[in-house]
Amino acid sequence: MSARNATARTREVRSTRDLILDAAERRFAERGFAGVSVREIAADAGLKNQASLYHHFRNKRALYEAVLARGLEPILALVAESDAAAAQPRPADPPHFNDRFIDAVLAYLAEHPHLPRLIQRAGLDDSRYLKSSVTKLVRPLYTVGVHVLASSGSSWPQEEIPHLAAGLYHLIFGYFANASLLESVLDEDPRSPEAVARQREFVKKAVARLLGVPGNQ
Amino acid sequence: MSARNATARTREVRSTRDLILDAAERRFAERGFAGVSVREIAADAGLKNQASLYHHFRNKRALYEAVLARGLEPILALVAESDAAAAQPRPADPPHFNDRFIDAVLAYLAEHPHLPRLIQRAGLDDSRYLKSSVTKLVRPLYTVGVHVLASSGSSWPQEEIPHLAAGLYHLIFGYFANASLLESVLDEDPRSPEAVARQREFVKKAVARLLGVPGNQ
Amino acid sequence: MSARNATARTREVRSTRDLILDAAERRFAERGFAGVSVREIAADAGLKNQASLYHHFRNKRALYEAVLARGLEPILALVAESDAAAAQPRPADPPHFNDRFIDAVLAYLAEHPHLPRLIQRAGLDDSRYLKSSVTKLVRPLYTVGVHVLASSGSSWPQEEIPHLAAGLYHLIFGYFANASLLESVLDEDPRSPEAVARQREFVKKAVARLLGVPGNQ
Amino acid sequence: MSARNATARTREVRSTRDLILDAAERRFAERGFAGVSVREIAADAGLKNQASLYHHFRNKRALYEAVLARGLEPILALVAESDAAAAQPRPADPPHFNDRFIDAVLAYLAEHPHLPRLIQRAGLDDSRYLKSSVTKLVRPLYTVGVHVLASSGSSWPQEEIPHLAAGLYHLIFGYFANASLLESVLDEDPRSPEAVARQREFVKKAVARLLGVPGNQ
DNA sequence: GATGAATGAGGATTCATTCAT
DNA sequence: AATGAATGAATCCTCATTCAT
Repeated sequence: MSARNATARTREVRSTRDLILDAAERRFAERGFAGVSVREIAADAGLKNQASLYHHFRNKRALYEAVLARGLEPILALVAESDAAAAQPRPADPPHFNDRFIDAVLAYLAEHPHLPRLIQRAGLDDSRYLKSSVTKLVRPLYTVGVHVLASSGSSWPQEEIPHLAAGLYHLIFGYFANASLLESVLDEDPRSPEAVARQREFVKKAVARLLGVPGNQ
Repeated sequence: MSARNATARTREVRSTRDLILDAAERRFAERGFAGVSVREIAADAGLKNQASLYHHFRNKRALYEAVLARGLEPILALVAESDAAAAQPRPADPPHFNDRFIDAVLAYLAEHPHLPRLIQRAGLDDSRYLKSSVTKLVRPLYTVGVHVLASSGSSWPQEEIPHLAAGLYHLIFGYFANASLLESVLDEDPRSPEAVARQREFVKKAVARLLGVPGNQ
Repeated sequence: MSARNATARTREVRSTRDLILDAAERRFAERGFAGVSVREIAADAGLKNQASLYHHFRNKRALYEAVLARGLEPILALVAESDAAAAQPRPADPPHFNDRFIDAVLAYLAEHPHLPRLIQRAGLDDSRYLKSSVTKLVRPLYTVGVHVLASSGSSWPQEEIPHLAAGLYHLIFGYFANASLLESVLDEDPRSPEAVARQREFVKKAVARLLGVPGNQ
Repeated sequence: MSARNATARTREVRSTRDLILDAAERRFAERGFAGVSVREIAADAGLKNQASLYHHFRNKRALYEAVLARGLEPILALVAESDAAAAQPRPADPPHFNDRFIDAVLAYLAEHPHLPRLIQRAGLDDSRYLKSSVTKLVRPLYTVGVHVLASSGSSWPQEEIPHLAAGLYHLIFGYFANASLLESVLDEDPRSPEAVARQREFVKKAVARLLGVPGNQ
């Protein structure tokens, strides 16, 4: 599915609406809602004029929300998939499942570098103006995530599951979201295949340790 | 030191310069560099006119950097302290040291709720315009952090230490940075004393597991 | 004729063109030429798109002129009728004629509340852009009015007839044109049947006094 | 007073604020609130930039209200003066008083040609947006006017006094408000000294007839 | 140190209009 | 006859910044 989408985005003829969404996703991820001008997005989308953009989106905010919704959807799908997998009664599976899930998520994030930053930014914006839409989109992600963890048989007490969920989220998304900051401090590009591979291994081990699966650390 | 600072901010008569920095810190943390206007900061600082602000800071960017420097300094001090402690040859200490460090950092972050968001935002902004100053400020923090980890005797391979450092950073700062997002998804305020206490316990356990200290998981 | 028109507007199936004219009349009367957007009119007329409007009217100005022409026509007819009646050699008629004319005009204006405002606005707009068309429409109205007055046998000197004509016009049309202002200052709606009836009596008496018809005041 | 004001407007050094008000009065009178752009007013006021205008008025609407308030004030003063004069117990005075009042008002309106149109327009705008402020300004004018008429000893029944007040208002202001329309239909400029003088005579006679003063018709 | 005023550039959004379908 | 899409120009207003006082 992510593959199909990626293909769609690069090869097929994209509608004006999608061109705008693509441009907006890039820009919003780079500089946030307030840091991007509609003019900029329109130009980036190949429009000759900002006015055309308003034919497809009521205003800047509606565009932002559409970008967010489109960006979050595949991630939510991955989490939901993982949730379904966890529901299968295969006692020997969990470690594998975790690894498979981590592989899938990291691969997707590495392929869509804007996304984690977009989401991170959305989480930071507490202006009532934007938060409501962000919340609406993030809540299902959180709910499913907690469900997966609660049924993962880890040794964490019930009350700390939300903290664990948030922690794992930050562990996984933070790396990509702050990639450009890391790059300026590290000696290499954190988005390089090697660095991503290393991060994948690191996350797997870290998750294994955190979920307390014995014999996998 | 953090206590002295807090006192300074609440009890003493603050200079105009500090009033501006306070206002700017609040605003920048809430809405980012681009989302805040100089007018807004000036008004929030009690100035009748934006022009006065330019008497204290060359321009908006200089103000932003000053806010960042002032905000990061105490955190850098905490890490340096921890580094110094780790340098002491007391083999029995590590677990204690970790816990003490975590207590100190979480306490400081909980007391300065704007700070993690300010830093998170700074990390996201990759506009060449702002990044140089952010990098300058973050690099020492990172260097010391890696140093502490490298000398902590954990079982992680040398090459994964940067990933571990980044991971711990995200684990710890992410919780506070995304507090408002978490709140909208949780049932309680993540900044409440109870939630913070729970997070403290969670982080301690998580760090213990991640650093692979035997007997503490 | 006015009755037939009113019927036409309410009962018959209206053509798209008429729906547009209706909507435009309402809007232009309410907020003037500059205050109304083509989009607004199109939407009010039930069109899904502004482009459709341009199928019926060359541009906004042509639409405005059509609205004006359609609105003024019945009034011009009333005045012409009155002119014809005055031409009849019946010495005993004038007072009656006046009253009948006033009744007809007030009835029509009360039934078409937008009209007086539309005309009033058109008179105020001295932009060369619009004036030519307004003038073209108003001139016959004025000519006939002056003719009626000149042949009414009043005691006004020839040179003051234009002032009298303008005065009567303002007296009669002003009440309806400024109805919404009057309402905000009076205690009742000037368009209510009672208020209109009172205005009718007032105008009759006032005209009688102004035209100096003895015994009718 | 009106003379002093006129002098002030032409000879003295006007503050930027006044220059803006002057320009806005002209423009708003000519083309109404919606028909005038802030840019236009700023340019007409000699500003290099629209931004400067916003230093003096919060927004376009606030500017409009200020223009209206400034324009209505002297007229209100004239009416109030007349009210005070009417209160004097001089039974033989009424005709004189009327004439003097009419002279004063017509002189003022002839000197400030924008004003009647500005007011006329304001009365037509029933957008809730603007009406509240217009009403606030017009109400005292109306109240005093009715008071003057009620104590003028005319033969009109109490209930028709408001109609009479409105009628006189339209008679007097309408001439100047619609001057440009009249001009396009007449053979001369209604604002020429001769035309104004004729209108003055006409209004005096008309008012005398309407108020039913015997021996003056 | 502080402030009122000014300004060029740019912000989001709407305008009237055209064109292909 | 109607509409979706596009667009150049204009809308109101805010931006960061400067300067004289």
